[in-house]
Amino acid sequence: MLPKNTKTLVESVKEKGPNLDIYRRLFDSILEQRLAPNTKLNEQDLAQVFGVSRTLIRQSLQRLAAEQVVVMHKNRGAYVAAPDVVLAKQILDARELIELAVVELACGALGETEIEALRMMVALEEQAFAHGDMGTALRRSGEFHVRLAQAAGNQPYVNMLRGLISQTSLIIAMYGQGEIQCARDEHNDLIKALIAGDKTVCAKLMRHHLGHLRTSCDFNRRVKSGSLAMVLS
Amino acid sequence: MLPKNTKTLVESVKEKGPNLDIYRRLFDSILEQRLAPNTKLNEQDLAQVFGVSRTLIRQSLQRLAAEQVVVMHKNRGAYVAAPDVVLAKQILDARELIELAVVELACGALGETEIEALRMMVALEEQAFAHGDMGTALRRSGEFHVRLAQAAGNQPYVNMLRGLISQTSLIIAMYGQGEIQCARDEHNDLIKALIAGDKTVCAKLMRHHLGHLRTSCDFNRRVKSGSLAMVLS
DNA sequence: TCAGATAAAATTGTATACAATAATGTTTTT
DNA sequence: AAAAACATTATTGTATACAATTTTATCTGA
Repeated sequence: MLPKNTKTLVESVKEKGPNLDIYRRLFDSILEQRLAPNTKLNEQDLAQVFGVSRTLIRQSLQRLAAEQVVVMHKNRGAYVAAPDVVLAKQILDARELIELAVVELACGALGETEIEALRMMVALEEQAFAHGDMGTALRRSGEFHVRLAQAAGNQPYVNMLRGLISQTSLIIAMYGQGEIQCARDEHNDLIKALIAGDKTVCAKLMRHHLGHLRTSCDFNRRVKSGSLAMVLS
Repeated sequence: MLPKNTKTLVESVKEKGPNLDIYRRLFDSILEQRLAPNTKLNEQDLAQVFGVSRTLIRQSLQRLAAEQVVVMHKNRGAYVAAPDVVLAKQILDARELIELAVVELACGALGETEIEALRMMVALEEQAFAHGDMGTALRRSGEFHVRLAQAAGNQPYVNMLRGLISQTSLIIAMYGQGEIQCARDEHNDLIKALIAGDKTVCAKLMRHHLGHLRTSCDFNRRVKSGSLAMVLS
């Protein structure tokens, strides 16, 4: 028997307001880990949930597939991506490369507006955490990093990082162990350092921050929910 | 009157064999500069050219849009992307970041198979150049870099670089001046250095190589064909 | 009972039809 | 003749219909 997820596909996706567009809701559902890796994304079901035709569902799935958040098997449908150990490490390496470049650019170069926006992101993240909504907290943690890349002012960095962060959520879902959220104060520390403007310190903080991510993963552990689905299918 | 391209949409896309899939043929057409920046990509026309329904055309256009090779304006259709000066510089910066990481990984770590593949790519590029087919030469030059990233063994690097290289083709189409192809021997030099295994030398060569790209562009020059189309529309 | 073959159902892939919006052309008015 | 208003056409956005493929269920024969 294939492992089933704690929530049904419908439950996982429906919990948000109806006004966000379909891509975004699917994207967020995955980032918030309401849709586990390897979950099959049935087009008809999703169409019914969102109250639209399969056309729009397919568009969203294809976009998610382009971002490596979803994988599409020809004639066999779309599944939430499930990066293996090798890929997971490559993703974290790539993230470090981009994020170090981001802090290099942003260090000492943040305007008041950007600083305020970053602080707001942290506040929202902590709020979600306080409410026990770990999924939202995780997603907002990612959004902080994206916001930082935007502040750095290099659009390709933003685009690339967005994809890498999405995949990081999948990695955490698959290999994550302890509470990643213990590292949430590090975002505030990072902001302080960026304002102070010492590039060496900023780089060190970012490396340290991402290092926590790595150490919070157990790549030896057999992948959890849904992994068999892929092996058996 | 809007500027028109030297070739019609049909001519630009039809010149290749019929067996490649639609996305690939559009992608290559843009990379080979048969489709200039700002060219409108009419869905019905493309559907007729490729002998398929608009459904498949739209899929390809949306994928290209996700890669920033095409931009889609709501209710107004798809256009070949035309990065402005600011974005162009950001793209080249991002490329340097990724490609330096790639050579760092690949330096001294290339297997015989990969070396042979890289040499083959250079040979194909030179062949196209010798035949005066600059479009194909330019595309293959890009493929060399992608191949190198593959050899480095980090999949996210490959994905990110693929997008950046595509956009580089657009940048060259818009701002390119002299013969970029004079730098084609540098690919062979790079291979030699990668085999030799000196990371400092490899990094310097790559920086130099990408530097040529920058200097071959005149970012002050008013953007050429098709730029008015965007301003006026 | 179980393996294999066959039939039914479900799912994805593609084309077509219709709706909504934008672009174009024509008429009307001043 | 110029500008505005309207009608027409073309183009994109979405839903539906059909085809191809896979998955599941049923049947058959050792």
